[in-house]
Amino acid sequence: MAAAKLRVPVLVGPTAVGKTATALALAEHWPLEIVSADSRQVYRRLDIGTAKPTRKERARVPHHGLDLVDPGHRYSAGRFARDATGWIADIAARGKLPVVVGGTGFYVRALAEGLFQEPPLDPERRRALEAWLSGHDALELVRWAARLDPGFKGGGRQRATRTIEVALLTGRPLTYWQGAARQHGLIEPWYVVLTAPRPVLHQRIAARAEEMVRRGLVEEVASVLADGAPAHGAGLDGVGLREAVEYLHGERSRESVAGAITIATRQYAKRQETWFRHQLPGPVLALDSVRPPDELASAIAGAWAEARGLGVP
RNA sequence: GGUGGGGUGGCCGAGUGGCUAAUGGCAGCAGACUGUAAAUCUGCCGGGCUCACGCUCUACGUAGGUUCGAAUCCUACCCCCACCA
Repeated sequence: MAAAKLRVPVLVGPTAVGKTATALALAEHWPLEIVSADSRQVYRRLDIGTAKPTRKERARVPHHGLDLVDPGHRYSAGRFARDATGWIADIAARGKLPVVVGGTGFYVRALAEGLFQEPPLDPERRRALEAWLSGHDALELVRWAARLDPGFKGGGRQRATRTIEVALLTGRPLTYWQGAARQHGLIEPWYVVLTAPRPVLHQRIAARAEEMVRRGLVEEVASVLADGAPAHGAGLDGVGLREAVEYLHGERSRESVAGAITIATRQYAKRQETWFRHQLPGPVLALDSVRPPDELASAIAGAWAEARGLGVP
């Protein structure tokens, strides 16, 4: 697929803004399949806590990118880019329209713009190194990272760890690889950003948090923990899930769970908005999701037809 | 009714004469972002003018007082909490 990149609608927006509903409404216009770009919905069994589309919704429109790994196992933006590229090619080959839908801006970027060719990192050594690093405090790691990679742009434990790993396991700094082994995007994204006035979004978030708890979020998390998933490992470290874990560990009251989730989700939604505002290359179609989903879908379908007619690259 | 403790910026909570618009935390706002990204990290955060330095106004329950100077000391009053009645 070297020649012409496939132009693909990419629907993004903060959590709870109504992406799923809009995408489903869009399916009334086009024969489409959804490629979910969501770093938490890749986890099996975390259905309530990640606000996964329901069985019915998934039956109506095929979804890709859900239930890929078990809690505790790592997924990644790079893997998503590879996987999604495959799904998209496959969907297109079947004559349907792939539509990327998701709130994980970094995943979308990895797919649309490419990351860099990551040199092989020996899993064994990496695990050992990580175990060793986890015993040091973040400040120290940041200092090491800066020493090992002059281009280290700062950050906390997570980014410092990554920087140190790459430097030690490959012999070259992370920023070297990032500059020298750049990849290119594999699709031509056509961005649609769903927005909502902050008060509206906050209200939806609060309602959804309550709903999650009512539908059994805590029990869902308890069951995953009971099966041995690490409480602070990949998957359970997300908004909503983390709060449930805290309750199950006796670190917060049951009544405080929904409220804590609401706040954390609000903050997450804000970060997402910042990302979409600054990190997404325009031109972008922005729609206020206060409008009903079918109306949004019509607007998107119309703009898409126009964009194609004009032969936008 | 009595005794003791307390009333601080949106909330919690330090501060006990000047260095205090007032430590911290939370919430909020803004920003960063190349394989853990729902993560990780940064800045701002009483109001007004200012890009900024800065200037200015209003603030530590209320009203007075002491002092060159008070959130901090004194007096009265209001309210809250605990215990005793």
